[in-house]
Amino acid sequence: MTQPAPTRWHAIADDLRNQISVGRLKAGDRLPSETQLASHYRVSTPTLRNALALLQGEGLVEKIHGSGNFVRHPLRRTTYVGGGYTSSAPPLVEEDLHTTVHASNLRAHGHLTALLNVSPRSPLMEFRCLSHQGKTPHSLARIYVPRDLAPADLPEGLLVARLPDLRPPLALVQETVSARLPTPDEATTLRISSALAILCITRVATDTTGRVVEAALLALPGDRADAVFTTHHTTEARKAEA
Amino acid sequence: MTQPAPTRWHAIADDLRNQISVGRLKAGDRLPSETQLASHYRVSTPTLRNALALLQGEGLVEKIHGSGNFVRHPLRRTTYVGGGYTSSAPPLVEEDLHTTVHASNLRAHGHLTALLNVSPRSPLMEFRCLSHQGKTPHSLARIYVPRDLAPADLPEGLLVARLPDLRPPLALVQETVSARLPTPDEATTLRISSALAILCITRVATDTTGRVVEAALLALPGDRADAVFTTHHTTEARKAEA
DNA sequence: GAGTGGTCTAGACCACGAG
DNA sequence: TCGTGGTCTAGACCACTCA
Repeated sequence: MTQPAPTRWHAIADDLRNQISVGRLKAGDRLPSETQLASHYRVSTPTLRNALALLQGEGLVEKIHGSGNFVRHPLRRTTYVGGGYTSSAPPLVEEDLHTTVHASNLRAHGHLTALLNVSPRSPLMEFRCLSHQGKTPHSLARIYVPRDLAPADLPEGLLVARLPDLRPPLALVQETVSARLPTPDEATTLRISSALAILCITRVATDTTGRVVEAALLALPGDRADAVFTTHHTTEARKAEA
Repeated sequence: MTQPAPTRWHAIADDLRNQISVGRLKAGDRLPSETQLASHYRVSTPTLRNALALLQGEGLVEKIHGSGNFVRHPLRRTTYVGGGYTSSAPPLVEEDLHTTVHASNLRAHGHLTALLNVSPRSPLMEFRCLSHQGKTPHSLARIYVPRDLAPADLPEGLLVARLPDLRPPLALVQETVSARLPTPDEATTLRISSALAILCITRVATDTTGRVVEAALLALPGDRADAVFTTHHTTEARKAEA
């Protein structure tokens, strides 16, 4: 499909990738140190690091500073289902994905005021949700809700739980999807290379009165997540578009 | 928002970015050569190239081998509107974005058979659509249609036109969105750095009989395109999900 | 403190683009 | 041909992890 890549490090990456797929390097294994690998392949360290960077970008290798390069446990691809979600279903339909939610109060500023259509400095509640698959971080969501719509009894701080069912009846969900590289702090909290593309979903949910009840910023690493949007076209809907 | 980045090349990138936004470097300008810039900032060439790589990833700079680094003309962000489209509207709602369509015949293989739900080697028509904004390539779409659904009079070869209205009544449009880095040939045809994330949309459209009438693979560079999906939640729809 | 990755250097050599 | 970017080297120095 793609023509043969001519660079040294592509060849090295191919070799390592092959060793992983064949099983000579198993999930969880530590690779030899970069200096060892470099001398083994007769290249300099920067060249070897390029090869590793490629594998990182593919999600096959996880680099841990001071400790080594490790073969990643294969990550199941999870699918984010668009179109909002009903009361009990979490945004990511995944069973063994447990989520750590950190709730905190803040005031609207900058981008958020426009998203939520509120005035600056109006009180909000932020839910910072980091979901894990096993021990490795999987995805990051930041959900903002006007304070008066958040459950009053919810304490600030860390809660290990599913996001509570705080969904009022929704009328309209608009999701803006874009692809970009992670910000430095996303890269570190998700423990991904900064060269891995992430799928960035901004979801704005509006209730029947037209009020924005939620804005969510989701960061889904591209090597482990897709999003699916399904649209049913009825004849009435087609007419309405015209 | 993001804490100050400590590396040398981040600082250099910040400086250059600033010069661009301030207007000291204007769109179309050629930057000084990498060696000149390197000596100006008192860093080595690889370090400087990191800085440029970052700007490339942001779509601010275009590198042309053998000729130099250029400040990109600012690209308007275009939005892909999800949910399929009605007869006359192109997938990208953009006026001055003109599209070159290359039609060709081929037979289903691999991935495509599953997407279109057809048997292997069944005849298909491929529309390879490359849209340009001015002189620079903007996005790439590959659309596959079962041969018998394509207009019979359509010749193979290059057509500079909008995609013809060949939409049968659609019942269901499913769009799978993912983020990844471009394949080498995507990077070259779109003239983007291979470090720029692209938004990859796989759209499968089904007609009222359940037959797949179209599969489209869209590659939208992350620095210039978003996708928007809107879902109207009626009470019936919510009931249906349960 | 030993070993790991992270960053950076100074310079070599090759490949491409334009005159 | 000349100037440009593309790749690579050999090695220095710093920062982090873990025993």
